[in-house]
Amino acid sequence: MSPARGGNGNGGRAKRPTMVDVAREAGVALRTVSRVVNNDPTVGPEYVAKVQAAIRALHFRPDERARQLRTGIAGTIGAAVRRIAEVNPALAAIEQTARAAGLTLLAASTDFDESRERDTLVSMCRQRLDGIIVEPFGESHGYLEPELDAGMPVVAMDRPMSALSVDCVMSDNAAGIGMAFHHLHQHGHRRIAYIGDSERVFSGRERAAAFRAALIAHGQPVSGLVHPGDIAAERVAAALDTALDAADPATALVTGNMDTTIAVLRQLGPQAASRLAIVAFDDVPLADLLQPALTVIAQDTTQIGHTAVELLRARIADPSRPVQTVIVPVSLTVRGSGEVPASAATTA
Amino acid sequence: MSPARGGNGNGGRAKRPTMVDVAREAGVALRTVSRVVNNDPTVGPEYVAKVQAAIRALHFRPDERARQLRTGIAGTIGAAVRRIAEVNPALAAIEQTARAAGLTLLAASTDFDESRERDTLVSMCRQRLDGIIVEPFGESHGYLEPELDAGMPVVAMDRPMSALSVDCVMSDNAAGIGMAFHHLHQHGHRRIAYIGDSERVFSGRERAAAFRAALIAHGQPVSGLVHPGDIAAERVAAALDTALDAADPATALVTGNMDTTIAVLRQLGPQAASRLAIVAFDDVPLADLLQPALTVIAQDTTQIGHTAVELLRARIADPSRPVQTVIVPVSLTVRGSGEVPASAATTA
DNA sequence: CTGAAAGCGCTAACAC
DNA sequence: GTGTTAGCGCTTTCAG
Repeated sequence: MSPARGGNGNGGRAKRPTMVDVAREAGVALRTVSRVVNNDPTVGPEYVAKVQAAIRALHFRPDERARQLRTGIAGTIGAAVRRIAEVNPALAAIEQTARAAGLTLLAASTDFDESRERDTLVSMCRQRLDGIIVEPFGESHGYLEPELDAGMPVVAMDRPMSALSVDCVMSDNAAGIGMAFHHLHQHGHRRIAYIGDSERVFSGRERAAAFRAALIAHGQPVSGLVHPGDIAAERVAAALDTALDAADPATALVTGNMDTTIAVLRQLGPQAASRLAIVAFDDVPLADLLQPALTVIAQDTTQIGHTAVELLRARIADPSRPVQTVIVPVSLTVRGSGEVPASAATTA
Repeated sequence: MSPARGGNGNGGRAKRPTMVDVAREAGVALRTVSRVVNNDPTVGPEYVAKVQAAIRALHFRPDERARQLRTGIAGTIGAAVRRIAEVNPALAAIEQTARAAGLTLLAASTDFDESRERDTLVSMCRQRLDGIIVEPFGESHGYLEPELDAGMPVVAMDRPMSALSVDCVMSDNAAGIGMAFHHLHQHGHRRIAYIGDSERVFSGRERAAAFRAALIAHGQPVSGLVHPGDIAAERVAAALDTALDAADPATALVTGNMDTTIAVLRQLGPQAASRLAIVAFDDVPLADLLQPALTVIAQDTTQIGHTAVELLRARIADPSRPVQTVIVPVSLTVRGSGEVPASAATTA
């Protein structure tokens, strides 16, 4: 079409037509244009035609910002997650559910950085989004207090929001860890270790606690078997050594989140299966292609994302409704790594 | 803090303070508040203090929408990619580069759906974003013509934009396929097949063409060895059968994109390495943990994302600059699957 | 069913 | 230095 847009002559941004321009072009009142744009049925068909013709002729596009400023509603919700651009089925579900509800989604990464999280959330508040879904990362969200008081709807995902009473949706961490432990126990393992995320994080805390409880319930000593901590490869490797090099080494392992799982697999190398049985919390991409394929406790991420949006929509609709926490069940996906019998595991 | 936010009594959203309220509270003029909020240095320190006190007292947050409407600049760019919430290092780089430039990123999925792509892009235009980065999916983007004419900056990523002259950044597809072929040829393979994305997609077209060229350059017949098509598992399985069950079966395979690669690996199962050598276009998450680890042609996704933002910023700054296409080099990452010698490959 | 006028919350000319 | 005023592009009372 227009071949040399690069040099369009005027050397700058062309002025965009507004509703006033459309009204003049169509020979109608501004109000009529507004009605046509918003599909108001109370406009005469011939007027509709005239206005639409003018809209097309001028390539008019309504300015969403002005509309939002006037109506006060954004039609957009924010999602502050740890990482966009990473596999995140919950985020995918959020986007899909939001779209189905006619909402635009503004997704941003908090990137495991507390100040980034703060910047992101404050920015979303300044943009007057209709609501925010957040995977909380930091431990102090006091700065959101006035926003909540001002009526900004917020839903926490995966973790509750520190000290703030907001709606929350998360997995049943304790049940998942219990299932993992039980599964390994049923396959004959009596020395089962846990390596997971830091207990400074809520989910890390819940999962480690659940694992300790499982050990105690089965009459096993806790010492040397529970290793929460940061997700750095070195820390995970050290924890693995402790678990496997003990006098009475672990024959099975529960990993507490995806990062830990991947670090463990990298550390164990190709011979993982010959050394111990593994059940991982969180499904991992391509887990079915590993050897052995990875047995996991899978979160119902679709349900989590969907619920997050629905909780948010409910709060937008009724800001005074009681705060609600939804716990989503997890499930065991058997693929091989968790079914290695205790007898097959060799000492290090 | 406030314990029962769920029932805050007024049963609805509290009215937020505006600059007028802050001005009244501080006993200054509206203009002064605006200046303080925008860090204008020409305000007396005592006024600054008074205004900031009022801002804190009222929990005032400026309304970004009004600011945008007035100034005409959004401070936000859009990224319409196939999938947020999937591994996409280019998107991660876009977010990071945008943030470093003080730009907010609005990311949305086009979800392999042409009408969704259109909705997304039109929505971004209506929001008057400062610019848009798009991984084009559909083949007809004529509806963007008026936007471009109106000065909306657009940059295409991974693929050029059908018939529209916009800036573009993409990988050197031909070189990558050439490298893959050459690598396998050097390891003794003389029957090398290609399974890739549909030729309806630009990159699929380029890669298939490059592969045909490589075959011809090495004096091999093209017939039965080049299989572009959709990425469904069945189609890939059929292509694989054709390549491996021929009278003179392929001993090596080049896969054309990540989806094809994963489909092929799933189809081949654990014994992939004993059947043929594989070099994959596009790196795959956990490729290093597969057995054998996957040899890939890796795109410089970080560079692509970074360049996309820089191209966009350059166009925002100077809408009349010449349209530019940047080709980013790819590299070979050797991990094992591509180094299986031809002699080791068995017939099906 | 349509038209004139006010105003969403902010910034940017101007005068003081 | 600070205060007043107009207006970004749209929606929405109110009269006609």
